[in-house]
This record gives sequence, structure tokens and C-alpha cells, in this order.
Amino acid sequence: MATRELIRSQREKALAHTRRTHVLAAAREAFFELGLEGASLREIARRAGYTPGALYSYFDSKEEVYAALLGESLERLNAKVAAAAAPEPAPALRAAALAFFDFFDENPRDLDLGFYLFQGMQPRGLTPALNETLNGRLRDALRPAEAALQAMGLSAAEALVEVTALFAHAAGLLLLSHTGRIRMFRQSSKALFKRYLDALVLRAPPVRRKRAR
Amino acid sequence: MATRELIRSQREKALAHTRRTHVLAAAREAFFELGLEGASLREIARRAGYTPGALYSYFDSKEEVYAALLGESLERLNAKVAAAAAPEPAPALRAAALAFFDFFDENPRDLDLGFYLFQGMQPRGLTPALNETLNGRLRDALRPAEAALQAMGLSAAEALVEVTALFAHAAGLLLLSHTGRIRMFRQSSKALFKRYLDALVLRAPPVRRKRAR
Amino acid sequence: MATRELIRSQREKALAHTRRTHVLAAAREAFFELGLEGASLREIARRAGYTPGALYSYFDSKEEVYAALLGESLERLNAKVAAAAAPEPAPALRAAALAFFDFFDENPRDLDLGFYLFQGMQPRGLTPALNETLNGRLRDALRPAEAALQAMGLSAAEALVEVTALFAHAAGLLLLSHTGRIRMFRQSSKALFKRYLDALVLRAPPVRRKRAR
Amino acid sequence: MATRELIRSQREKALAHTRRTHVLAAAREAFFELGLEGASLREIARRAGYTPGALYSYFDSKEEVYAALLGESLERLNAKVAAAAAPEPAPALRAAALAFFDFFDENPRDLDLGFYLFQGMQPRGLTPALNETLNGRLRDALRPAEAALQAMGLSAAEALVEVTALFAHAAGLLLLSHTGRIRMFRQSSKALFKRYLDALVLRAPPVRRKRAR
DNA sequence: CATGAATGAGAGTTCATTCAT
DNA sequence: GATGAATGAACTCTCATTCAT
Repeated sequence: MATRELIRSQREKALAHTRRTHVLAAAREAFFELGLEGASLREIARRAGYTPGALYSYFDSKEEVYAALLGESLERLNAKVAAAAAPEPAPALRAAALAFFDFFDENPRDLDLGFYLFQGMQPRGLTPALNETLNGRLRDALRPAEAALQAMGLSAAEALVEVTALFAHAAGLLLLSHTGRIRMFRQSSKALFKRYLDALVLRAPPVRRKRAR
Repeated sequence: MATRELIRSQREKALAHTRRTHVLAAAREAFFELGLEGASLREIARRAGYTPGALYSYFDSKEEVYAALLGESLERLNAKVAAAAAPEPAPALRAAALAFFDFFDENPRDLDLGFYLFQGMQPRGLTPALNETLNGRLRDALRPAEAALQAMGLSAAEALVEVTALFAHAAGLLLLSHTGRIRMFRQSSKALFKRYLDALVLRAPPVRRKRAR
Repeated sequence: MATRELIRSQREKALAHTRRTHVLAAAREAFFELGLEGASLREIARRAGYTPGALYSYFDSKEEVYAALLGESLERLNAKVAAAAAPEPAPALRAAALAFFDFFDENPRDLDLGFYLFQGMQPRGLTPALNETLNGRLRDALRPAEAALQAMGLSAAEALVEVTALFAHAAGLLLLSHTGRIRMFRQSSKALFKRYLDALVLRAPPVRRKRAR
Repeated sequence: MATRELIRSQREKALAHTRRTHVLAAAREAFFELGLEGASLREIARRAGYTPGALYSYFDSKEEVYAALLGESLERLNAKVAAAAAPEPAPALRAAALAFFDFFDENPRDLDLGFYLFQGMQPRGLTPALNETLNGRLRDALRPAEAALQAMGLSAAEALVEVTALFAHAAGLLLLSHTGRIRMFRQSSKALFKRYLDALVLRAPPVRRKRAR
């Protein structure tokens, strides 16, 4: 008896998850196509084949949909960064940093998502706890680069400084690129980012000295 | 006779300007306090002590209000950058770059304003010509730094690359700072920016040696 | 199980229809009392006991409300015309034509509605297909008269000419009557229309003689 | 002294009239181009080179502008009808009726104007006296046809009936034509009107017999 | 006479959200 | 779980009109 109950409960849970995923897919699609303004709850529901009210079975508010979307985006980012590895520290830095950069460069909507680039860039409606978690996942995506920097001989503190600067540089270039402003300078954000990486690797000599011993 | 007319006309023009400025002040206030979403025409009108319709005496659309706001922001930026000068190239670079950085660092909403133009809304009330002008003013704010880079011996092409990277780095740091993400790294965006400038100035000397020959 | 579902579904459908009808009744009432300009969505909603937004559950736009109103009006017209029959061609012509005339004479607002169709209606709520359909229903209301004319011996082409003239005469008289201008002439539009029909029937007989041969 | 005053007064009156005429021209232009809905006071003022408020020096309300427009339209109509004369009664009838028909057929906006008078116009700009006057001018445009009918031998009462029917027929055809509905019947309103006139002249013979005496 | 600012009402429409069924 | 109806507030924008200057 209890077994049958359990099985049913499991099946329902799986179903619920499937449907939630389905809704998220519709939300992503709407958001990517129409941007934040166009991706109303109505539109998302329409694309998912539901009525607006039905979405409230899966999400408590529109913001929660947005948060789920962002969470999923960050998972993809981390997966990409984790997949980019190299045996030597310097190539590992390049690989990790480029994976990070490319992810947003190739998926500009993920940039929107990640930086709350609309609505004045303020995270609204996200509980602090959730916000922390999501930010943590973004932070995670930078850890491989940070580790590589340490492997290159930088102290933990130095590596933190450098990875922050790296993050800022990537973010700035992506912003310029995504908003079209880079055109004013007739430059390529990707080339500029590689140039920054080159300089960073060159600046790291202390590591080499360590190695030389 | 004509004199009286002229005086009246002048006074009215001044009044009109004052009132437009007053509306813009209300718009800025609303925008700064409530962000993009909250700063509706109604809210702006309310704060200016007007009915919504009255704003249409001064602006043709909501977009035009934002454009005016952004234009004014960029003028302030340029004024600040122009005011920051130094006799020697390297200090001039630092001064110009820091003025640029500080402007947005101290007025984060001006950063929002600048992004808004390209991101959130359609350039409906913003003619391409006006858009170009505004972008040009942003570009102008970087020219002193670019000039200093050339004065330090960089070629025009090199200076352009470097000023673009500088802009990106500043934008990225500001983004991190403004969205609170810099806290994740326990760093100061200002300190990081100065560090970037130091490295930039150090990287330039080879040029100078060239000069010395 | 399925039965219960079915019953509920049917009841809901009936309810939906009832409510839509209720809204349309309010719309008609508002439109009839206040005319085209006064019958705003807000006013219609108020009379139906709804908030303005609620109407968008039933209609996609204001134009669609009017289209529905007009469609229903044309159905009533056709019903009235169809009900007016007679065994012999000449009486059949009189009956059909008078039914058409009387419908608009007794319900002047239906005349307004008909005018509105082409004069003011925007293409939003009135797809070309719907427009065609509605015009077709108006055309339908004249077919009994046209058939009677043919039965009286007129060729298809002659009958078409005559029914067009009949329609125009009716429309003109209704316009004069509805706008009060007929008073300038101290005439009755109904009497004039009957007079026109008398003349039309008298003009036709030659045909019958042809048949009699 | 008084003379100088008088002259100035006269000159000012003339000027005022000129300017009023100028505003009316702008109004007509706006109305003819944009239709009833598009011809707002703002638009009229814009075209006349004035601000909206200025129009209130010449007209007490928007309705009054329309009334003036309509009055002028009716003058043109009467002029056209008066110009169409013929020595014999039957040709005179044809000429007068066709002039009336053609005026509206060729200037559909004048038809709109005429419709507007009774359909939408508020009693504010249209005093009963003015209303009477305008209706009288419309009536006047039919008098030549009425006189011709009497000249053809109809009694005053008969002529009145016939001219009313003629008016209605013309109005109906113009309505069908102007609203595009005549296309449903693949007919020409002008041809149908001529056909009506032919039948009317044929129906009149009793007159001729009178003459023959 | 004419302006320019302002009103105040109102237009149609969209939205996230709630809730009985 | 899902629906469909409904809310209520908000949105941008337009209008005829008024009035001090």
C-alpha cells in the first residue's frame, strides 16, 4: 500500500519536474526572443501551452521564473568552464578565462540574465539567499582561472586580485560588445580579451622563477 | 516698443528653460530613486508638480525625457574629464582616466542611464542622429586619455586599442561595483582601476626609450 | 468520470457564452444611448459591471466588440427578412424589401452600426475575412428581394441593377429619416419607400406579359 | 478722429476675416486629408501656423469650425447647382439633379461634412438658428430640381414628394459609393442615378399633356 | 491677437496576480 | 494541476479647452 503511494508520489514528482522544465524552456525561448520587456508571464504561458494562472503552480512569481532561468544559465556557464582544462598553468588560465568569456560572448542573453542588464541592473524580487547562491555560482565559474593563477606562482591574495581584474575586464568588454559601443572604437572584444590575457601571462614571471628552481 | 517685446521674449525663454530643467530634475530624481521601471511619466509629472499631459509641452515622448537626461549626464561627464588635466603625459593619462572612472563610480545612476539607451527600450523617440550624438559625447570623454597615450609615444592605432581596453576595464569594474558583485571578491574597484593604470603606464615606457634615442 | 467533466465543460461554455452576451448587451446599450463616441470601453465595462481589463477576456480590442455587435445586428436583419415571405413574386418583393427597410427604420442604431463598419472601423478588430463575411451578410439580406425580382421576370443582370437601386433608395430614405432631414420636406420615409416599391412593381409587369406568351 | 477710428476698425475687420478664412482653409485641408478623426484642433492650428489657443479668437469651439466648414461647403454646392441651368424643364431637372449628385460624388469629404452635421455635432457650436440656416441651404440646392418638376407639370405637392425621393436616392447612392459597398453589386452609382432620372422624366408625361393643351 | 503652459478628463491597452471551480 | 474570469493598478499618450501674459 505504502509502496504504491510512494511510487505514485515519485512519478508525480518526476512529472512535476518535467513540466517545470517545460515551462522554463518556454520562458527561456520567450526571453531570448523578446527580451525582458516582451517576455511577460502571459507570453511565457502562451508558449508553454498554459494559461497564465497555471504557471503559479510551478513558480511563486515572475521573478522566480527569472531566477530559475538565471540559475540554469549559470550551470551551463560552469559546465563550460569546467570542461576547459589544460595541464600547464598558463594554458589553463587562458582556457578557463576564454571559456568564461566565450560563454557570454556567444550567448548575449545570458549576459543580460547574469548582469540584470535591464531594469537598472538591480536584482529585484530575488530573496537574499537565492541571490547569494546564484552569485556563488558565478563566482565558481572563475575558480579554475584563479587556481591556474596560483599554480603560476601567485599568492592567494594576488590571484584573487588578478581574477577580479580579469572578470572586470571580460565584463567590460562584453558590455561594450553587447551594447554595440565597441563599434565606436572599431575593435574586436575577443581580440582585446586575448591581448589582455597575453599581458597577464607575461606579467606572472614570479611563477617562472619558482619553476626554474 | 520692440525692446519691451524682446525683454518679454527673453524672460519667457528663460522661464521655459527653467521649467524644462525643473521637469528634468524631477525626472532624474524619480529615475535615480525608482530606477527605470518606476520612473513613469506619471511619477515624473507628479514630482514636478504637473499633470502627465503637461510634460508633453516640453518633451514629445517618454523616450525624449530619457534622452535629455542622458545628454545632460554626458555633458557633466565631459566637463569633469576636461577639467582633469596635467602637464606631463603619464599624469594626464591617470587624471583623465580617473576622472572618467570616478564620474560613474560616484554617480552610479549615470551608468544606468548610459546603458539604458541601448538596452531596455526601443529607440522610438530617439532619432538615429540623436543617438549618434550621444554616443559621440561618450566617446569624447575618452579623448583626453587617448591623447595622453599618444603623447606618451603610442601610435594612433596603439592608443586606440589601449583606450578601448581602458574603457572596457573601467566599465567592467563599474558594473561589478554597481551591482554589488565586487563584494564577492572583497576588492575595491577604485583600487583595482588604479592598479590597472599603473600597469598601463609601466607598459608604455618602451615607447619612451624609443623617444630617448 | 468523463461525463462529469463533460457536463462541467458544457456548463462553463454556456456560462462563457452568457457572459459574452451580457457584455455585448452592455455594449449595445452604451452604443445606442451614447453613440459611437460615447461608447468607450470603460463605459461598456462599467455598464457590464466589469473593470475595463476584464473585457479583454472576451474581445481582443474595442473594434472587435463593434464587429461582434454588427455581426449580431446583421443576423437579426437576415432573420427578419427571411421571415417575411409570400407565395407570389410581387408580394414577396414587397415583403422582403419592407422587412429590410423596417428593420433599420425601427432600430436606427443598427443603421449607425452599419455605417460605422466602413467609416471608422480599424483593421485591428476587423480582419479582411471578417469584413467580407459581414458585408456578405448584408448582401444576403437583399437576396430574397433579388430572387423575387427574377421571379417577376427580370434577367439576372436587371435584377441586380434593380436591387442595387432599391438598396440605395432605402439607405437614402433611412439616412434622411434618421438624421431628421426628412422633416424639411414634411414627408414620411416609409410612405416614400412604399411609393418606390409600387413604381417598381408597376415597371416590372411587361416581363410577365412576356412570360404569359 | 472718428473717421480714422472707423478706417482702422474696417481694416481690422477685413484682416480678421482674412485670417478666419485662412484658418478655415487649413481646417478644410486637414479635414480633407485626415478625415474627421485626424483633424484635431491641434492639427488645424498647426497647419494654419497658429497655436491651438489662437483659434479661439476666431471660433468658439471645434464644432463651430466644422459648422463654418459645412456652411462654406453648402455655398459651393448651391453655386454649382445654380450654374447648371437649361431652358427646357426636363433638361433643367437633369442638370440640377446631376449637379447636386456630382458635387458630392466628386468631393466625398463634403459628403462626410454633411453627415457629420447631424451625426456627431454637438449643440454647442451649432445653435438651432445656425442649424436651421445650414439645413435651409441644403434645401435650397434642391429647389432648382423642384422648380423643374413643377415646370414639367407636377403639382407643388407632387414635386415635393418627387424631389424628396430624388434626394434620398442620390444620398443612398452616394453612401453606397463612398463606403465602397457599391462594389458588392458591381454597379456604378452615377449610372444608376442617371437611370433613376430617366425613369423620373418618363413618369412625368402627364405634364406634357397639360402643355399640349 | 497670439502664445505657451497647463488642465483634467479620458482614450485603449497591458500587466502580474488571485481565485473559485 | 489547470482553467478562465476578473481585478486593479498602471501604462503612454491625445484631446479640447482655458487663461495669464
